[in-house]
Amino acid sequence: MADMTSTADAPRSPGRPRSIRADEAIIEATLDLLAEGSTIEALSIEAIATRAGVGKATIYRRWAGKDALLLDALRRLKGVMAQPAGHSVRDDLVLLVGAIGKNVDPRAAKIMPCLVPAVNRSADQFQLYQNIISPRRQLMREVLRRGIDEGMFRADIDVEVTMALLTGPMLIQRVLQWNPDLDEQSLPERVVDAVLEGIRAR
Amino acid sequence: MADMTSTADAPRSPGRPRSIRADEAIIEATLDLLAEGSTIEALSIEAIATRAGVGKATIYRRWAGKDALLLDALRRLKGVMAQPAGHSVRDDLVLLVGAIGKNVDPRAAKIMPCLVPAVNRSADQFQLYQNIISPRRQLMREVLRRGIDEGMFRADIDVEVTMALLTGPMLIQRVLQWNPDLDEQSLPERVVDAVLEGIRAR
DNA sequence: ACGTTACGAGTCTGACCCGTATCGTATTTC
DNA sequence: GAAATACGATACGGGTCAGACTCGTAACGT
Repeated sequence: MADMTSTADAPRSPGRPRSIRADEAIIEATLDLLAEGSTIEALSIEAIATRAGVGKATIYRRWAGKDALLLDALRRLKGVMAQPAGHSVRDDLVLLVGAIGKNVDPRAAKIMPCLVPAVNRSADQFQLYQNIISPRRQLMREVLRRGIDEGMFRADIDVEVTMALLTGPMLIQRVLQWNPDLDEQSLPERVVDAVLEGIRAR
Repeated sequence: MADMTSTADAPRSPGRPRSIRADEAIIEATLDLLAEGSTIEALSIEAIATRAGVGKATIYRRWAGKDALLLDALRRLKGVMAQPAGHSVRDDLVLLVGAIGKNVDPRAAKIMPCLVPAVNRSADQFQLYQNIISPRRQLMREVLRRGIDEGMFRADIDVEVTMALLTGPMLIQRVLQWNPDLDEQSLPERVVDAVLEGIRAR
């Protein structure tokens, strides 16, 4: 599904071609409505069509249903990954940690919490979620390994637990607003340094 | 609302008293349906009434609507807080961290993800959420302060950031299944020790 | 006994939505 | 120009649900 605009050796079917503007408008309307606070299942095809200035049939001509449309819309949302500079391991970690839950599209921040229930309900959506975050995890894993190789980190640390340690605080703060009094702006740096140094008196 | 069973100097109104069993059945049915995978807005009063073996009017007689009912039901769910023993600071932390996202009611684990979107949408629900977690945060705060007083932790650590460090990894793992390969059972201990020691080579 | 209130079950109206079909119109290829 | 396909708009049948209401019945006080 959603293999539209397969530009490969177009046999140029007759008739009026599909409007690219309609495609865009539908996706944008979907993301806008989600970002405005609609939950996934409160989101209706009719509302999307109205918002996009499009007939319902135009949507059903492109997608099989709400799920397929959402899948496409969210794919379009995920944005670009942060690219660590590679000079200082600590600075790279701060960059990666700061990028957690921060997408180029400002609507992403509003939409992410809505996906949490869906992720735990359907195996498909869980897989989609894992596909999005696992390359980011891989990136952080490589930076941590580099830190070990450079002798900055102890060789016996558990890399996976360390990643959870770096990621968890940012996620609960950005997605759940876990502690409203915590300053989000300086958090990445403070998290990284705390994980680096530990809290035990020496 | 929901000030039922105000046992204070009961003027004993005439007529048949409200059935306590109906109260229980309605709350239980609500929690059961949520735990079985129904999302909050897919949850209908009709379904709750049927499941509870109760007429719809019996529900509307007690609550103004779905929101009020949900608020009561979730309050009933929150369960008891873990009580640290107070001997070893490290063991207390492991206990508290292990208790994160782990309620006495097994339904809680299934229900929690569903609340994430709601929490960020309504100020009321956000307040309810904060009311539930803030005493637990306070408990952890006190243990950390005790660790500082005992000289186990450095005096200059940021207690709030440290709490986020301890809480975040458990929450993203238990609620989001952030990394399916991470062993959840041993995680509390490993998180606490990692935060204690840090990862920097010494 | 009698009034009062709650009970489970059911009905009814008005929303809202899905997914399909059908308008008349617009845009493309042959 | 003709055939084909898309377009926005709208109507349709089928479905779910909220809330208010109505039954006959059950449980309580006086």
